[in-house]
Amino acid sequence: VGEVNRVLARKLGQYADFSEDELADLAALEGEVQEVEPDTELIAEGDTIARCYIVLEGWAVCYKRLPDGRRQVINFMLPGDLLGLRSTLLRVADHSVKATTRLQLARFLVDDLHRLICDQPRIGVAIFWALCRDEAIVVEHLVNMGRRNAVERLAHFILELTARLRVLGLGNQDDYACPLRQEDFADVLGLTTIHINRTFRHLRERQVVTMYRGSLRILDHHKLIEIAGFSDHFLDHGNDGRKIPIGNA
Amino acid sequence: VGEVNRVLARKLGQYADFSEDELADLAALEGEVQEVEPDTELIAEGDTIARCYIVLEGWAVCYKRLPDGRRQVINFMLPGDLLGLRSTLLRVADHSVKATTRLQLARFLVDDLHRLICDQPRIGVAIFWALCRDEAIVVEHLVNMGRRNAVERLAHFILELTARLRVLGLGNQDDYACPLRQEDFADVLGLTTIHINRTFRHLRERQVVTMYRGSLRILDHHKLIEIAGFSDHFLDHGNDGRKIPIGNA
DNA sequence: CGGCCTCTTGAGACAGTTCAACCTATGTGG
DNA sequence: CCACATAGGTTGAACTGTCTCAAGAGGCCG
Repeated sequence: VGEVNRVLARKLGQYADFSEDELADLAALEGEVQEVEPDTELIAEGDTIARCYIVLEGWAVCYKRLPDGRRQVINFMLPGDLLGLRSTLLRVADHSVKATTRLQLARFLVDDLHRLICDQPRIGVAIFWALCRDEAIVVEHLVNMGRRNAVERLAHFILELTARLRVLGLGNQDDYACPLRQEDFADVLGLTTIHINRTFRHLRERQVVTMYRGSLRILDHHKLIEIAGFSDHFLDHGNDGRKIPIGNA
Repeated sequence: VGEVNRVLARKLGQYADFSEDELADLAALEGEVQEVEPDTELIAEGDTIARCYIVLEGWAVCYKRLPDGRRQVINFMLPGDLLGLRSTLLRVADHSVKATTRLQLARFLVDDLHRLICDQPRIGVAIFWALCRDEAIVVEHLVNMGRRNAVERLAHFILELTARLRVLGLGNQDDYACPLRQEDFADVLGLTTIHINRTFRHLRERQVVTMYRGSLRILDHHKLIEIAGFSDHFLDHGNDGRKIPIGNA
């Protein structure tokens, strides 16, 4: 359980430094740790939601489905990411969430979270920030799909994943485990599985990226960035430890 | 200036009921009202932002640009919508905002906003909610672009706009002023201007929608919904006035 | 062994783009 | 009051990126 608060404190601590008092209240937010199998549905679109989660370990997908079964992935969630926060505020989930890998997560009651925010508004603002950071990623996906072609999209998405994982200390820059199938890439990039396959081949033939048996290897980081027109700006990682004094603290 | 607080209170009041005390503090958040000409840039991607806005009247666009000039519109902002909130939290703007029409808006200092949130956390949660509502719209745009064809996209977007305007009491169900050019439709839907033109023709020829000289007319609401596969679910309007008690209030 | 899931490849079809031209309204200066 | 410029909308024809359909290959598990 100490684990939970370490992850949460680390996440929110990226935004601001908190007082002993605030950290104590954060620690008092008892999250119930649970582990789920791959493919377990955590949140289903349309559900009325009373709890949200923080990912401790593993990957999850956040997606929507059209009536005819087409799927659009909104984002993949990694350790430290919050799940279902938006849905709890909107009361009814506007998207589904499913475990991609075996998943370890902590569950919170929304009421407890609201109480924490009301007692320690500066923590509330930090949660706010985390939400904004997620939204920035979604917005970047929007640009990706609206205005980039298949190769640019895939390159950009790979670089986004790489940057996010690196910050978490998972895998090094250019070779890491990635549990996504080609279908997952297709559904996040708005393409077909078949075309993702060809696009990966394109990048492989040009000696830029290979993806083989769950392991993604970046052969030419520089060329990849050039193809994607990538800047890690939107991930809000590069603030060199500068933090913001919130409110009157 | 009373205008400002009426708009803000109305917006946030959709989420929860507030006490006299809270409303007083909300009213104390003095926003500086200003009016800008069409095409004025309010926020530029990359700027460090210290203020955010609420739209009182008019339309604004929120967009990103690729290095080569391609533009992707994230969303159009209508009266009551908050501008730049995400950017202030991320410190540096991840998108630009421009006035589409002549625009009347109120400007707030982030610091004042943070103070309000810290003093009245329940208002903070309501602002939170407003942000989530915006994000839900962006997510819906994502699905739109990733998994729908041109006709479906346009139909869906028109219905989204219609629903948002109706809630604001602007224009009735099926005939209203819309200041967007075909280029704007193209950039929000990830298509070319030319193809938007053809798609409008498609809808016109089937007697579903016409768009002539800034006025959008829905001829067949039912067919439009059918084409789009539309549900207004994601706009979080349909909660029948049910509100949520936040925290320990 | 057989069944299933994911990846891979090819060939043809189609949705959306590109380029190039023209039209119509609105506004401006002489 | 006309000549001209500009901005947005409209249309056609050729092109291309992505999809669809169909088939096969490799790994994993019961």
